[in-house]
Amino acid sequence: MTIDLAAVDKADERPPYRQIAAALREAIRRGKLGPGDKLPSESELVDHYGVARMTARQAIQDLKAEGLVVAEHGRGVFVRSVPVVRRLASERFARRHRDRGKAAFSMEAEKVGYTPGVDRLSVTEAPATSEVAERLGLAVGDAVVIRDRRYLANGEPVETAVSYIPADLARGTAIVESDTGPGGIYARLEDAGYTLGHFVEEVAARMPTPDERRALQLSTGVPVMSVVRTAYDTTGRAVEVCDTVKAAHAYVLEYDFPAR
Amino acid sequence: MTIDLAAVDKADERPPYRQIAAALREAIRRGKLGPGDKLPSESELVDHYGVARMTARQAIQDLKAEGLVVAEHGRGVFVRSVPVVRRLASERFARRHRDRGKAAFSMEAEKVGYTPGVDRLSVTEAPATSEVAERLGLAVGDAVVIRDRRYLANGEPVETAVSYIPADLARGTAIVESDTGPGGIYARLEDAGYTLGHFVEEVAARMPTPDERRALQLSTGVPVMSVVRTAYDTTGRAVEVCDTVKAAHAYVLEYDFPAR
DNA sequence: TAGTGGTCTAGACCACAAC
DNA sequence: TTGTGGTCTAGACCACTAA
Repeated sequence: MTIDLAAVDKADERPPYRQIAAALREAIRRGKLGPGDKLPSESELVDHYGVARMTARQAIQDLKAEGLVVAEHGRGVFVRSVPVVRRLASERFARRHRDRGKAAFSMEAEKVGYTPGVDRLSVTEAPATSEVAERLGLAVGDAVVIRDRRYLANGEPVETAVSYIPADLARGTAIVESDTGPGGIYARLEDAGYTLGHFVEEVAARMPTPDERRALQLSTGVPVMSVVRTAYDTTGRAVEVCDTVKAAHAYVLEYDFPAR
Repeated sequence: MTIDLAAVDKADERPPYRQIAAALREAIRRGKLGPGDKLPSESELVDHYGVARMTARQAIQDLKAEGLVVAEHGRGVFVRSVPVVRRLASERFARRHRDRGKAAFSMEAEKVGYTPGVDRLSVTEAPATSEVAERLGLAVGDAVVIRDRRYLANGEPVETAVSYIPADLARGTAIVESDTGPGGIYARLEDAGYTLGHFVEEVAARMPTPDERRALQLSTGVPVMSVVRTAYDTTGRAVEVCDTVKAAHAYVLEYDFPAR
């Protein structure tokens, strides 16, 4: 290995595995190991530091949990590539884009040069859960139409989204069809006479559940952002709740708001 | 242990440690183990499943990385308590609050019944980095005043914040003092004639660096939210950049924006 | 086939918490 | 003192990747 890694220091109060992790972290920080570069293999670390393999593995485990590196079975451990950042302006739900037939996700993706895609689409009707009912101003158990789908950028899954629309608003419109038509759900709601007034987004971050890790093909150490958006019409009625889970490394959310 | 955990199934294609992790996860999901409850100890898992201790530990490692449980040395492993959620409205920078002498953080904290606090405050002057210079519309190396502090809720650190203000705006004002006075930095900027027009926030999520883990006293499996806010005056000039790192489990950010 | 990471065993000693 | 998790050793076999 070309990078120089000091030996384990017995005077150092940190346990050996942390010292090894720190040395690797430092090599990455200094650029001696750049994005995509391969770390020393476990056996190389064992030889270099004179530790057991489990000790070397634990150092690498630390870096994985930090999201700094990713392991590829049979190939090695690699410095995570710098993610391509995508910016989602608060402008993304602008009516003028709907008028041009663009849904929010397609617009964003194309703006940064990705090919957008959707799969695993399902449309069902079910009773509202308490969380959804509260946001929509319904009673628990009232019927809602549920649109569940996964968004792709260049074929890679980056976001899952579940929309809940009061069934009485959605029935008889293209909202219950697979293809909602140009401009998506929001355009159909406006067609039906519910002019959109404003949106509220609640943003949180956490580690993914195993299901979410599978759906978004996330490696260890990548958190998700949960964004729950409620859409209101100009009368203040909530007309849609959209619960999205995004692979955090693929997103930067941007919000612009006035000083009042 | 009172909870029932099935034995490891050799027919199951998942490795034993994942089966054990899944059984514990399921017990938590079903409420057999509630927030704050103690998981079976490592030796209990070893006895129950007939595996080596490292195998039981790996199962627990999975749950820690998920943020589901936290280990306490010498006491046991516990289901993470449900975090108290705090909502930060887009309203938080409303002028009427500044007029009443409240800074944004104090307002939020008090609204949800926390005692706010600030520590590790430092005020320095230094050349702007490229990231800060770009957002402030300065040249790299132009002088900026840097206010670095850590916010506490009930004595627990929940957020670090670093503000950058063009030095020519800050010099001679209370912005360079430890105590910026009622209403904080934004009130002083308005005193100096820079009426605030709007804010832009960029929100991202990732795993913390070791430094951030220390500063926010984060246990493993807790991501951070990075929020970079740029404040503009009514002429469109950027007057401050504030780079915050928040413990993700303590925050839900709320944004309200119009459909345009 | 050789090298890599993934999983596992059966021990060991240590630091910390609680009784 | 007992039980807990934290760290470590020195092996083993397996699955995956690439030559």
